[in-house]
Amino acid sequence: MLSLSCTDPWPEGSLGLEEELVTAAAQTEQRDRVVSNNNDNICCSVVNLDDSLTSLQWLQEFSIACPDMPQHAHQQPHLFGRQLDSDTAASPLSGDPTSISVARGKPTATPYSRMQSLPSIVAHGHCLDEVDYKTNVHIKPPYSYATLICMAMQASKKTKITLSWIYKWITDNFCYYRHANLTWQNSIRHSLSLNKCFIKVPRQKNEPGKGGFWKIDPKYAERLLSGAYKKKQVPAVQINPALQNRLHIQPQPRGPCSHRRKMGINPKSQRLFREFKEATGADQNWDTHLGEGTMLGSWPEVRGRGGYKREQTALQRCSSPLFPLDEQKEIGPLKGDFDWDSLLDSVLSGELNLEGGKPLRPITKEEDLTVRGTYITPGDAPAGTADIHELVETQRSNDVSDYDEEAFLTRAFLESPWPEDEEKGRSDFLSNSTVNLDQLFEVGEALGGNPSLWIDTLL
DNA sequence: TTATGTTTATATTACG
DNA sequence: CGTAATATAAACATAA
Repeated sequence: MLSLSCTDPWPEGSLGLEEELVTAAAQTEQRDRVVSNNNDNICCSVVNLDDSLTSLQWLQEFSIACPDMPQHAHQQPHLFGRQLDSDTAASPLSGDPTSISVARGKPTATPYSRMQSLPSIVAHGHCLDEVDYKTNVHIKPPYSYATLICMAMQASKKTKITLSWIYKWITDNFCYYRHANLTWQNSIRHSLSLNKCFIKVPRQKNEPGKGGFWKIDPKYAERLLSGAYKKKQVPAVQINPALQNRLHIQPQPRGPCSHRRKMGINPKSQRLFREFKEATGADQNWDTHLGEGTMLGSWPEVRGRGGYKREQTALQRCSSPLFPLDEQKEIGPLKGDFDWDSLLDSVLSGELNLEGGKPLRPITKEEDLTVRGTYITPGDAPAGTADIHELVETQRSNDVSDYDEEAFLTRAFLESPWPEDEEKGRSDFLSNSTVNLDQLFEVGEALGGNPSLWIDTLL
């Protein structure tokens, strides 16, 4: 059966910054723009906290992006603002165990710590967690720019890095940004300047190179200790505009009505989920890792500013986690024999192993759930399957038929890894298929939100 | 000229 | 509705 590990090291092996930069410069036009600076000195200083103006939510979110980091920074305060003695900038590519969490070698949101505290719904959500942001060109990583900067800094193993290094790290680790237009770099610069978490360290007069260095204000880590910060919000699904034409996807306008068409969670589902959480006491054991990696995979979190971001993250977990990379290549997107229901069943039944060989635990009798008055009886074979089905039925019985299966489908379509050497083939397939998301939605709505019917109809 | 950095403006989304 | 956080765009300045 399928088995996915979230702890695999980066397969590319370790690359020094210089090597990385040379390689990167040869790979993409955008990387050609990256200016290397291999002589960045290391320094570390502590600055006073100023909590005005700018957000620090990314700090807490960073713990999501980097599950290896502690939930409570006070337990390992060195993780922020620590003095690092490595002269070799480390990215996740270098397999640094303290850097970004990886799944099959890519940065993903892979928190699993509390999975067992929640039943099959958790498993369902969890399995959808791992979007291969390293190779997926289409889906914008669910990390704020500040988070990305922070990740780059963390990965660099230095206390100060250059802007170009940040560019480099992001493009190396998030394929989306290799293909996106360069406005994101403007946003990065904007974030660095505006966000008080980032401190500019001027270059020494005798130091060659352009621009200064940037470091994290360690004082903001202290804010993290207090748990004062919530998660950020990002748009639900952001498809790489540079590739939308190839996908025959209408760009999502950033206008007053753009939110209406997003593949997010509709208010009904949000309300249902809120009630579900209340019914199950899911909040009692809540933490950011759980929220990112498990329950929210299929059930939208709606509390806090993180809700929106979590929606996106959740919805980015649809297809790629379900198959090893090689299988994904074989299967390809939306092949005719793709069986969504069986796939879902596999996940729900615990056959799909997602946690380093640790199979998903089926629901036990002791974990019966009552949701909106519907008693869910777990434990029947196939374990867990009936539970989620019943819950879904419960939803539908409560007029939530527009549950976010549409997002499930659409994202599954979009999220399969898209290595650059495969782009042509996939692009051709997509061009021939001419799958229009709006059309998909229309069909899906007409079919009452049943993904199997959607697929059957489309194929 | 280009990369870098600052600032302003606007839009979106969610929370209280 | 006000506020906060974030994203995006753009104008502008500065340094290499």
